[in-house]
Amino acid sequence: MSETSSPPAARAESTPSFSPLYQQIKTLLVTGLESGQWLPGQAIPSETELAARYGVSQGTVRKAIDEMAAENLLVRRQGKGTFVATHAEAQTQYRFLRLTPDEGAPAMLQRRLLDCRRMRAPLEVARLLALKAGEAAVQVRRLLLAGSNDDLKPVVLDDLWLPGTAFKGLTMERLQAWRGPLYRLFEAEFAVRMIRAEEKIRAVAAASEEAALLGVPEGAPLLSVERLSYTYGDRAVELRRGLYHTASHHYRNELN
Amino acid sequence: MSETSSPPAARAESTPSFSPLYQQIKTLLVTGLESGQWLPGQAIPSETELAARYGVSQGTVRKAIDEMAAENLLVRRQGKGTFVATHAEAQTQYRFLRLTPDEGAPAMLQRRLLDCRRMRAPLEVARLLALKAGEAAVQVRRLLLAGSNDDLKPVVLDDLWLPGTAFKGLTMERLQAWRGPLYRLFEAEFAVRMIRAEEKIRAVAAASEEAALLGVPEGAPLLSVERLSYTYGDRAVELRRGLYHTASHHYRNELN
DNA sequence: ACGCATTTGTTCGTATGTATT
DNA sequence: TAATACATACGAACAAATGCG
Repeated sequence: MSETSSPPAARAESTPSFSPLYQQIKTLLVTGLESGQWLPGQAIPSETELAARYGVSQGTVRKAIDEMAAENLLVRRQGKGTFVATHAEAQTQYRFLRLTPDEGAPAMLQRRLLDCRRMRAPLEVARLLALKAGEAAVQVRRLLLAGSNDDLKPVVLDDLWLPGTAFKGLTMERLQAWRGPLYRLFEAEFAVRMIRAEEKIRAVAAASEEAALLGVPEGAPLLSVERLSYTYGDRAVELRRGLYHTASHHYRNELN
Repeated sequence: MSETSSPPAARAESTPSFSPLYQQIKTLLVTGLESGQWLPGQAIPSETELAARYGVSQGTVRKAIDEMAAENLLVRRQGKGTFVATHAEAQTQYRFLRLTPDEGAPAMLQRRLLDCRRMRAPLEVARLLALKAGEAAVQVRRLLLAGSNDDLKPVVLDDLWLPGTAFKGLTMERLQAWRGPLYRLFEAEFAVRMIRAEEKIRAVAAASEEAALLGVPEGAPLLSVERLSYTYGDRAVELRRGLYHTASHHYRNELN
């Protein structure tokens, strides 16, 4: 029987409230995370307590938590509890950075801040971050460098744009003082947790300024990685454009 | 089925290290797939039947199948059954191809076969595919083109290497005659199903031959995508190197 | 058009195992 | 050792989707 494009059966779809119980529980839990009821790194109530609180069985709560754990919103630890995922842990240091050295183990990268300024969001940025025309944005530019301490070579040039209102206190000084991943700063100081991202990857030729900063000839091929990061509720809260020098590193991806 | 004196499941005691029942069931199912007991597109037995066959509860079988469905080994369809995943479906046409047009919906790509030859596997290929030195390999070269029928432009230049023994009958003629994705051919005619892949992505400058085939200037930046594809049992069975022209397309990735 | 059997999906309840404190 | 929390396993019942007669 071949598949002819038969029209989808007209379902009695009048009630969108036809959602499984565990999905409803999941929604409740997500809004709890969104509202800051449980903070990153903290434990949420036990399955049995949540079951009692919401008047469902423990297995139903379990299924809701299972899905959230699969989405990296929560982390389960047997015998200890279930915790709100955080960027403040070794395993999740660079959760979104797929750059890997061609040889050897992924090593720590050095950060070098180049710029941080407040400005009106450019049109394209405003569109992607769902900002109103002319609204404030913060732009950050920085380098990531690899190698031993006395032989550092730049591998990534990052440009970030963030919504001005949510990142009010973000200044050059604040960034200079910070030792650690940016997402950890955002989470700890600005209550913005990135949970998901989409990337568009291209090969481009290095412009003169970029080439100088990365130490490559003008026109050299670079990997352009445009990332849009989302927080709870699928709200885009960061636009990042990275230029990767892929001579001795590569972008690693796993397909399933 | 409520037998009063049904024999309790003879559990394999003293397994090297403890493994949950559902994991053992999963192993049994995977080996069933690997051995060709159930073929791509076919339905496996129902949960209740598997539960009876293996002497475990239906919920335990369910958990095993859940994990395999999450790994894209199986596909569940409510009311119909659980099916062995296949590349022969519209949804999974280009399951590993992340190339997306910058504007508009992902469109069908045209295939143009350039070459297919048998040869001794080059050293690097032999290493990655776990072949013995000097063993036979098949190399395929082809173009993927996008655009309307009277205005096709090349966007991908693919070079593939396959183990010679597993792909004995793969010839230029055979490929010419085939209309459809390669992975579907491999699955249907050579009983090799790709279930997972790893990619290393770089930006490179187009060499003269590649530039000519893709219709770009020599030295133009291209995306180099080196893919190693695996079948059941984590055996690498395909090495593919793609050069993507990313002027009006990009490589799309989702990070979780 | 209708109902029935089959299969997966959801929900509940209970008991036991394993890890942590 | 004991208490707590997540992990595994079983059993039962009903809902929803599908296909067939």
